[in-house]
Amino acid sequence: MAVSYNHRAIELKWRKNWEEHPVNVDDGKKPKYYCLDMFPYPSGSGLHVGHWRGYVISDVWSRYKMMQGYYLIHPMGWDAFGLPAENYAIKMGIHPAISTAQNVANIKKQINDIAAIYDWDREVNTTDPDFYKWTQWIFVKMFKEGLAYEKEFPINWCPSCKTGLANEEVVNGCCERCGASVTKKNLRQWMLRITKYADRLLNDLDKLDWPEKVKKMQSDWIGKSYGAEVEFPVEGREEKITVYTTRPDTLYGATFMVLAPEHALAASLATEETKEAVEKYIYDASMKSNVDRLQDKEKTGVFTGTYAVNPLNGAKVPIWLSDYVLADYGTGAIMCVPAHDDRDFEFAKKFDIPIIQVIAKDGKEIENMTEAYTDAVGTMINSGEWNGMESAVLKKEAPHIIEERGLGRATVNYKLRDWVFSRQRYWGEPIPIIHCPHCGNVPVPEEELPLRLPEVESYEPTGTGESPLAAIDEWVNCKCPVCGADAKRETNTMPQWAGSSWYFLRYVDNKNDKELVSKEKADKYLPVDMYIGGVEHAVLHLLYSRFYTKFLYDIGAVDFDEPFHKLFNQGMINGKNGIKMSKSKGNVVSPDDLVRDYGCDSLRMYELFVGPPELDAEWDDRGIDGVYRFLNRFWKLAMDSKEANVAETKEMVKLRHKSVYDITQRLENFSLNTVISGFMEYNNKMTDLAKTSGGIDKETIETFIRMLAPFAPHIAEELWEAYGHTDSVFHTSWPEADQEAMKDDELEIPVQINGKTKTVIMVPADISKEDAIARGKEALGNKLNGTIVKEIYVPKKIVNIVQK
RNA sequence: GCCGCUGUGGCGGAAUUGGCAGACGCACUUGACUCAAAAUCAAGCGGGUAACACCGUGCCGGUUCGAGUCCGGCCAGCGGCACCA
Repeated sequence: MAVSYNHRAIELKWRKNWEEHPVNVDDGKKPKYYCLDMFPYPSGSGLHVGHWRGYVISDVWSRYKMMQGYYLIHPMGWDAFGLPAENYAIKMGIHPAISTAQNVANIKKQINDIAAIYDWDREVNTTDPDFYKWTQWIFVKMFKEGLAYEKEFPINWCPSCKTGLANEEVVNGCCERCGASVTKKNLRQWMLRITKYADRLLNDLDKLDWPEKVKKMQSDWIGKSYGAEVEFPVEGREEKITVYTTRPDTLYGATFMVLAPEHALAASLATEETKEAVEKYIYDASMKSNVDRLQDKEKTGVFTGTYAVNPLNGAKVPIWLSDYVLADYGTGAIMCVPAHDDRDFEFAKKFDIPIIQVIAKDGKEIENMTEAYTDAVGTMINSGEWNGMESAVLKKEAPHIIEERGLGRATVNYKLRDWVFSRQRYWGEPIPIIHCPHCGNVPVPEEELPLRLPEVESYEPTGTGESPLAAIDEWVNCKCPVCGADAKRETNTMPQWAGSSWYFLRYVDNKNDKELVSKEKADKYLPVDMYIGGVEHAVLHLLYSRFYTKFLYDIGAVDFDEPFHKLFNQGMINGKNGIKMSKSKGNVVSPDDLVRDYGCDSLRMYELFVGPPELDAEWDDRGIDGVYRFLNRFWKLAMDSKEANVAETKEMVKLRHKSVYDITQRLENFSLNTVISGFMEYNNKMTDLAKTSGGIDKETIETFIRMLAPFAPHIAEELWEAYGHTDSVFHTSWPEADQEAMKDDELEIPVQINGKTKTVIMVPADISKEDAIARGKEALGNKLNGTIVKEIYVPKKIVNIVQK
């Protein structure tokens, strides 16, 4: 392809220039704008065009904000703990710190090709002891506040990664990282009490300018429900079984009860006759993996032989065990109302248990019920003193009625569980806790942090639930900081999410060795105004970060309790036919060749032009020719116009203001693909004007250059300089449109008959309704051949004549 | 199963929120320049017709002077949750 502007020379020149004369400077007077990218894991395979997209979006937005007069916080760093580096270490024997440093250097080079204005003085790396000192510090604070605690229970265990996992890391019963089927393993774990923040995490979603989709995912994940715990006495025994229900209104319809096989009372409820079957069922359930349990569509269960008593009406209800009841939600036991719950209905049908309808559907009782009636809509029937009430009303009142009568209590439940926080792997932050035989768990004193990750001979996970750190005696054995007795260090490490839960705070004060972040800098630069990244972290990183920020707020470390004011999720870029880019598929498109052949400016613009930024897009190399041609055409127009040096005309002024108005609006709407098409459109219009006038006036071209600058910074600087400016184009402001100047005197109006366009007319912008209709009718001429029923004129939009 | 999003030319996608459907670009066709090609420039490019008419935004129906846009009912694709009582 012939080159009419030399992108290589221009881009080199300006890259060097910006290094010597940074364009984003804090003069202490400008307001700040913090635009954050989700920081990458420095993988060995480098960046592809999909990674570019997010960084281009954030850079364009940042530069736009800079031109609006903000001082930018636009940092970049590395989320460098994690399994790939560790697995590489196991295979090659190279310390993760070394391979990670190499990858960082590599990716940094690639990121520099984007020409984003990252402030590398702010760079952070989660594996840097000066950084993870504060990751550990936060943990110690949480421990002191009772938010970090130890617990032994069956956790999610990935047999392939040989480590425990958080709930959020289990996807369809499989490990989020490697896809292996997750099993249960009884392990002593460090937990974070995120559930204590459930309500705040839920309620504060309202404060956030985030995509509704992400807010919904978080609120579903937190899963708050209102209901009641009801106590069912066990017939012939002292014990009572407490169930949790969201539908206490249907209590009269409870015809059986089901306990999770793991329920504490499960085995003891068996009778002589059922003992064998019950024990077998409990054993079988314990052997099932998550995946098995999910895949068993058919309900299974066993009758214990024992009955409970419905506390409301004294009815005898058989107690069953079944694995469709989860041990760790609610009370691990439920009352079953087959008439009004799908699962209970299925179970009752299979085991031939009576079904009693207590809510009338369409005012009557259903004969031969074939499916449960699950809506809380209708009048209560078969429900003693509740008969005749509306179920929707009763649903809300029943918990309080039950509480008043001493049968149970109104209660809320959450799906959110506490966060399993320890990993049995090497490459993570050591958990700064010392186990003392006398004092119990003692945190490493804050002044001794960071607790450095020691060198180790084998990175291989042991698979027993012990971290490789456990093998280093000289590290494990230590003295209790409280009593001085021989003690042992905690050998588990933190999950990768630990560092990423707060890294954005550190950017603004990354060299502070006294505080996580100084009050002064936090006040000045935080929180994040715009956060840009993929949607895959909706319930992981984004939930954890909110939790951490709220905790830091509570202990006074920061004075805001939400980290990210606005969130934007960019779509993925896929290969041909929407197939995800991956090394194994061989469809990865590297930005490097495209930068070489077309230049950074063209690639930046094409990354945006490829489609709406929030949607996934299919990459097609050929499309980049379009933006490349556009840049060349504009280059030529600008250079020719400079030569021609024509005076501005009314048309040019109008076009200038229209383009500013239009492009600014599209940009504000984050419709970046249409910003690019807008540039092309207005360039075409200017070219048309230039055909008659010989060029375009200086101010219009310069306005266009200023708007182009955030998108194609190099060519913009070069043209800006060519137009005689000695200062950077980024030190000018984003242009503003004068609405008066862009008004048209005459408008083209479509003229319709019965809503179908027949012709168009040119009319004065301020034409009266009567005149517009008269002009329209005149233009239609003999096409008007019926009886006119109605005449419509929508100012500046349309003339429509309705005829029969 | 439940919740959410999406469906427009050969392709990527526009449409100021109810007002000329297909902007902008890719691909393609033709022409100019060239010995030739590339690049560039000019013209064309939903179906249909000689030209009009007419038909066209996943499908069926509705509201409206007017529907890609609103309402009701389907279908397909993608994403989230997945026995949470």
